[in-house]
This record gives sequence, structure tokens and C-alpha cells, in this order.
Amino acid sequence: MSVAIKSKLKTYKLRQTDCREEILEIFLSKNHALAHADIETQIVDKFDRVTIYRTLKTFVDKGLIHKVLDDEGGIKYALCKEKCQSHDHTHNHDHIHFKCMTCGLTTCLEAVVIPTVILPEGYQKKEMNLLVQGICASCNKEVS
Amino acid sequence: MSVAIKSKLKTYKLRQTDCREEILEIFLSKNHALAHADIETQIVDKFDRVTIYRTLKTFVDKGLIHKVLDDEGGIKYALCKEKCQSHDHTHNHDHIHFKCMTCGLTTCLEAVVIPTVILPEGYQKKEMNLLVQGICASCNKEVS
DNA sequence: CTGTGTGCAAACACTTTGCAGGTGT
DNA sequence: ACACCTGCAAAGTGTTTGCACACAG
Repeated sequence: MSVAIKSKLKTYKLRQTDCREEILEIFLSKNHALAHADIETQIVDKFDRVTIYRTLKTFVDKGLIHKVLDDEGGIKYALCKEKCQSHDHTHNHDHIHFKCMTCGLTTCLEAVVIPTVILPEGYQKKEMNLLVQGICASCNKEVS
Repeated sequence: MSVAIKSKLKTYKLRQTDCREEILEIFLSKNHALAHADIETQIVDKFDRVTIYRTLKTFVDKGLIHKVLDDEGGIKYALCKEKCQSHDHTHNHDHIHFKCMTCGLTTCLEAVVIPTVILPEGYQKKEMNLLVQGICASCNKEVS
């Protein structure tokens, strides 16, 4: 229940409840994307499954976290960085999502900017979503 | 039940059944990705929901079709082109998937090659998945 | 004839909704 | 005090599995 967490909730105009503090704490402690199931495992029997669903939805709505897509269509969530915030409600995620095929973790690679794609005549781009799969840095180390 | 469909099934070493022929026919007639639900709607009451699930899975396994991801995590399927085929079982999809925000259709833009991304030190790329959302060529026409 | 595909029923997993009571501000 | 959160129960939706029968090769 650090002060940082409480103030972050306040910043996003959310009421401070135990559930929100704990979930937010989990996100802050990990630096990879979490699925609903991951969170449920972390806080077993403390909060209801339904509450977690609703909390995640609220966080997404308020711009605290954003959805991260899996290669199989599974949905995960990751913390938004400050630059995600835009004037209106549309997030601005120009970073890639990397899923490690060894450890299975999905992370946001903020440093990597999605390159420009040239679409055929008549097509108009609004949003992009790039998922890269491979081996992450820490898993590569362990092999060598 | 064209000959082309029958021969395509044979090529992929699949038994020729009514269900497979019809589903394959649907894929050949449309040039956009189809969700399980879409197929179910097309062939109402002809085949069981379960059979469609199994047929789609078989098609993916045999390399006839590949999964296409939605922005919300929904799974669709699209025909593989010849170049998708690789020696082993891993598909080779270096094209982008475009989802039109107006008509809602998702298509494979074979012409657009995914640009190279430079990953941070230690990261190794194996596969990529790029989804672009915007307005497709035919929807853009209708506006003007 | 043999192995595979299909239909049906049921199980399973995931997510949403309604409502009563509790809690933050 | 009021609006909002939470937990529980239940419904809704999507997908998988087991089994008996049918069918392609």
C-alpha cells in the first residue's frame, strides 16, 4: 500500500479500494503484461473473480492500463506509460509487444517504435498493433 | 462442389467430405477473414457447430488456413497462399492484416510486407504479427 | 474393412449482468 | 448522504470432449 499507488489512483480519479490498490501494486511490481487469470492467481481468495474483471475494465477505461494481444487471441493487460495519454480517450501505443516463446512473458518494448507501413492506394491507417514473438534478452542469457 | 475445391482438399491430404468442401468454398468465395460465427451463419443448420470447430482446426493444422487476430482478441481465419507453405509446420506469414473500421472486414494485404523492426540487444525475433486498423479502399470510395 | 469424420449431448471455461449490502469521499 | 464498489448467484457465450454411428478411401 505504498503512497505511490494511492496517489496514482487519485491521479486517475479512482476511488481507493483494497482491490484496486492490490491489483495496481501487482502491475507495478511486474514489468510484463498480465492476463486476468494471472492476477487471479496472485490474489487468491482475496477478491472475487468478478471484481477483478470490473477493476481491469475500469483501469482500461480510465487509461491506467491497456490491452495486449496474445498470438492466440488471449487478452493481457499492461500498464500505460505517461506518453500513452492523449487528449481524448484513444490511447496512443506506438510501441511493440514482445512475447517470449521460452518464458512465455509478454512485455511492452517502449524503445522499439513501430516502423511505417505503406498501405496500398485507397487504404487509410488509424491504428496499429504489432506483436513480435521470439526469445527475450534474459532467456537468451540463460542458454549461453 | 467445383473440381478446384476437391483437388485442393486432395493436395492437403484431407478426406473429401461435404462439410469440408462447403467451408472451403466459403473461404474461396470471400477474400476476407472469417470467424467461426461467420461460417456458422453461412451454412445454417447444415452442419454441426462442433464439426465446424473441428474442421477449422484441421485446416489450420494442415496449413490450408491461418489464424487472423482481431484487435479485441477475436480469432478469425483466412486462406493461406502458396507461399505460406514452409518445409516444416510453421507458417510463414510476412503480410499484414488489415481491419476496416467501417465495414468491419479483416483482409490479408499480401502486397504489404512487414518492415523490419530492430529489437533491443539480446532479443531474437522468430515471428511477427501486424494488425493495422483503418479504412479500406472500398469504404473510402463510398464516402467520396 | 478400417480409420477418420460427424452429430448430439454434456462438460468446461470465460465473461457479463442483476441485485443487495458495504464502503469511500 | 450519496454514489460507487464488491460479492454472490445466475445467465450468457464460446469452445472442447466423449461416444456412437456414418462414411470416404
